[in-house]
Amino acid sequence: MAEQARGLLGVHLTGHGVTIQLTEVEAYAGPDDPASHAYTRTARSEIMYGPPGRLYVYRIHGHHCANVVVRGSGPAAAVLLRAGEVVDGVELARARRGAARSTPVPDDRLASGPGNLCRALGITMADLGTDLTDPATPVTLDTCRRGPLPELPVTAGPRVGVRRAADLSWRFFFDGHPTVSGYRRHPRAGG
DNA sequence: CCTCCGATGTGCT
DNA sequence: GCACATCGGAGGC
Repeated sequence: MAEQARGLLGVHLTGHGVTIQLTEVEAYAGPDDPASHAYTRTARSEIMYGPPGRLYVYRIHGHHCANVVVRGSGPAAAVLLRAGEVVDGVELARARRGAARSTPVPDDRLASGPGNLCRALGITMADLGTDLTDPATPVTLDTCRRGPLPELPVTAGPRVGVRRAADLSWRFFFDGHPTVSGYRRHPRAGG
């Protein structure tokens, strides 16, 4: 499912009136990936065992994170949407990110990091289960209409902040792109 | 019911 | 680089 993740780079994602071009994603396998929520099959992770193309939203540390359920080599694979460049609705994105903040957020940082991405796109738990292939929904993935790709190499590296399986290079991003969030290793990362 | 802790973000040293 | 805010999921009792 690394290939599914790579394939999302450069794709346009629209959320509640804001469109971004994805610049950074992370692949998560299913029950065999200890870093995935699908590692334990519960009510929360159940959506990843369903059909691909749906939105999996979860909360962590008071933030939202968004994933696309994909068809991987095994069941329950998903791709975490980590960063993107705003290509439409920048005013709305600024307003969402600027709320409850003293200094304005630079445009490059509006959708940088999974929590910030969701905030800029207005994605909340209410969007859980959205069919991203349906243009009528407030959150859509434009796999056909991908904009011009950044002239930057696609690089793979370890996933950010995961404790388990911390050395798998399943994070993909346009190397050097200003929207890409920095790498941080989990303090107690094992293998 | 209670405890632990994380696929985070921000600010400060 | 480090601390900490913050809150629901998951599992133990």
